[in-house]
Amino acid sequence: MSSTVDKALGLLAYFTQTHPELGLSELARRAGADKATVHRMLGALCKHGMLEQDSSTKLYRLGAATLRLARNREASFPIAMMIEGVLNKLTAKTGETSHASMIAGNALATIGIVEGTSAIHVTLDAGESLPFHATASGIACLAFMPPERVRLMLSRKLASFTERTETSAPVLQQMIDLAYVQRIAHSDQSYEADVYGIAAPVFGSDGHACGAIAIATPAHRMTPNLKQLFGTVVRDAAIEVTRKLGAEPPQSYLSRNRKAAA
Amino acid sequence: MSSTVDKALGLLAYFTQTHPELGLSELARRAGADKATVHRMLGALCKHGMLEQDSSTKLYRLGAATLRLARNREASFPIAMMIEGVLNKLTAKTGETSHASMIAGNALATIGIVEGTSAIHVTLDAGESLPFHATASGIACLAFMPPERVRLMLSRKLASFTERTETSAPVLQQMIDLAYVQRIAHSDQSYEADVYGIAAPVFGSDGHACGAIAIATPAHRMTPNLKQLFGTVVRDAAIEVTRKLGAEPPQSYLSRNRKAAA
DNA sequence: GCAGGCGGTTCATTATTCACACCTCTGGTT
DNA sequence: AACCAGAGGTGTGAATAATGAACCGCCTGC
Repeated sequence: MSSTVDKALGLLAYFTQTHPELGLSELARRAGADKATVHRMLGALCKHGMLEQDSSTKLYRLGAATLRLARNREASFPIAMMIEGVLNKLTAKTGETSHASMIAGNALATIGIVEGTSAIHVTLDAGESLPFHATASGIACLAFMPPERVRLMLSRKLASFTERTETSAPVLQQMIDLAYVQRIAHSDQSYEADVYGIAAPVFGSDGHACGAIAIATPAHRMTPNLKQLFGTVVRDAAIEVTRKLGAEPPQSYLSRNRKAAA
Repeated sequence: MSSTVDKALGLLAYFTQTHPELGLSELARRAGADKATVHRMLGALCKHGMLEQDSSTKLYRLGAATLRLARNREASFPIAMMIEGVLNKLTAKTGETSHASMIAGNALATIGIVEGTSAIHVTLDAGESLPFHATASGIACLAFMPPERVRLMLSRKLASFTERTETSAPVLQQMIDLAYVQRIAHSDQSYEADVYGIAAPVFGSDGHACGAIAIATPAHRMTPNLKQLFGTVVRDAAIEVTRKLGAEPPQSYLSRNRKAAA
């Protein structure tokens, strides 16, 4: 069920923007594992530069190898930089924070954020791992992923983040079905309070979702009109990204799109 | 000696710019491990998004989590972007390819490259993991690292990359000592043929080297004058980076520096 | 000086990984 | 068409590596 490698990699998820440095005991506590175990894992992670240890405070933080790997990936499959441009346009159009993420295992990895220009706008954690079931981006992806993967995702224990987080698999399936029809997913404060999300899927060359483009707005600001408008803008941005990746949205997606002109 | 986590992370090193996608069998062959073992490790790596698998070719490549982790690290400890500026200046001054790397476990992680402007200049692999003993950057780091770590490094089996790679620990120790005195390390085609490297250490807040700035030039172009000139320029760039990181080169380094003025 | 936190280590128990075999599928050759 | 070679992936006893409680030395704040 959970290999050692699995647990070790899981440790990396605890290093967030808000907690960039962690100690051995704290990490062990969070991971629910023994100190000795965690210590050995941390040793391995440090050895490969995924983490590094401050020699004075003894705290661990993400290491230089993470930069190397990202550079490496960008060199072979440039995405982040291209995305940046699309997000900039998106934020310019809407004034709201825009945001791109890609499927990374069993979660979404944020790969780009452009902060909104309004005086009040959503601020997102740069390197957070987002849950599928509680975010608009996640639902948008699930709506265009192979059904068996969706079933697998929904069969897990679904964490609750706010009072409004939906954790019932059947209800989520309905939301996914709706997102499939609308080609847009919405989330109303299901991950963070006061944040409303609107997301559209980005497709890979296999015709399935490989990520999502999203707009995050203060929930109180949303109106039906805005939802409609932002939905269209986000959808267009996602289609643009898909094409720039060298892929093409599936017919079932495009045929319903009245603005299909290149 | 080598934990499972260790081996699994080692797999990531095989994904280079020249080989961005690898299959199961090939990875198993390179890692010298069994297919079943590698398959399980790949599964774990995929689960966390460190790798992803092309659904049609079944090949593996670096995943989106690498981007997330790098973003995360940059958000907490911004280095890459600052480095970029310094490297640009360095290349503008010299016309040659400049390059920054950080200690990442038992190797150096490339975190920045700016290609030279000369018609003929060195081109480096973006995300390669560099060996300490065969690169100028590595020697520069070793010269200002805790002696016991140096001993540990040199006690390993040292790979040979070109006919001129030095693999004898005592000789390397001499080169390290020389680099300590000169505050600059040179490498003459010890890692790649026809490439001459000049590197200076970047210091962390603990007073030890945490990385290096380097210039890579075509070997045939080097002259004693250029070596002298480039050495000074690289050293100044490295000191600048050290200070921008909020650290300070140790007295033993600066006191020998005639251009110590801020 | 003592209690409680920390990072780190040790060692017998135990669960995991390992290596080899095998299966299926694809793609090229005869 | 038959065939073979290599691909990715999956089971199974034997061996190895992970585990976790106790423990150590260190530091900070009572």
